Amino acid sequence: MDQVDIFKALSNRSRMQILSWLKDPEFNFPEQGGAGFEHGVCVGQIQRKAGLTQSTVSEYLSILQRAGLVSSVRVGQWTYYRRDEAGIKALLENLGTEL
Amino acid sequence: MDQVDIFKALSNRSRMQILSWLKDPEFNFPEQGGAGFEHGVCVGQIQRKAGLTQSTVSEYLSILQRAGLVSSVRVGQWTYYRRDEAGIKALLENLGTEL
DNA sequence: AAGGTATATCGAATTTTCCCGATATATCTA
DNA sequence: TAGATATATCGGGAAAATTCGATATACCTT
Repeated sequence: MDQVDIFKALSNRSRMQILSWLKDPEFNFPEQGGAGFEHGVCVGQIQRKAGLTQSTVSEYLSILQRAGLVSSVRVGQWTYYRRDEAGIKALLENLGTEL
Repeated sequence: MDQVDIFKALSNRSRMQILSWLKDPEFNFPEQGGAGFEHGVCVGQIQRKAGLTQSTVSEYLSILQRAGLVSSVRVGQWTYYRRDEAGIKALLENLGTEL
């Protein structure tokens, strides 16, 4: 994934919010409580919080994923997304030297 | 300047190149030699190297400037641009904590 | 003052992004 | 197997970004 495309992924308020919310899933997605947070947060929760349509959020999550900023796991009918901390760290280190 | 807008400024190959070229003006803009590099590199030099029109480069430089990534000085009929290392450092530190 | 050079701004055509609704796919449950 | 739920993908309209050529502005030289 190219640096420029990573910046494109980050060039959107909603996507930045999602990335930020995922730093503290327990706090930002209390509704999911019962299901636990081991795998991350499911799309529906993020969709409700973001106030965008399901299709938009699904697309945004896949943009973040292609940029290496989040990862996903399918568990039953749910897809859980979480931050890819290694990918984010790698990005920051890259920026530190290349920017 | 908002984080998202800074990412937008960086979401373009040409603007990223310009920012990168300005890390080593002597090497990347040898044509400017005679005039010296104390103030940075003038728009025309960047324009020729980027292979874009004058108006496009002028606009791109102002986008980078609004994002706090470069600064400019007018000297006679020339405007010299250089990296705003303080602004870039501030951005990196912000990212380190906020991203 | 007049003409030349460097940069900025304006207006527009094209491409890309944003975000939606509709539909497809996968899985779960009865 | 049929229906319900969760997510992904498709197609498109509106908005923003890209990039240009033309023009305006600023400054320098003679």
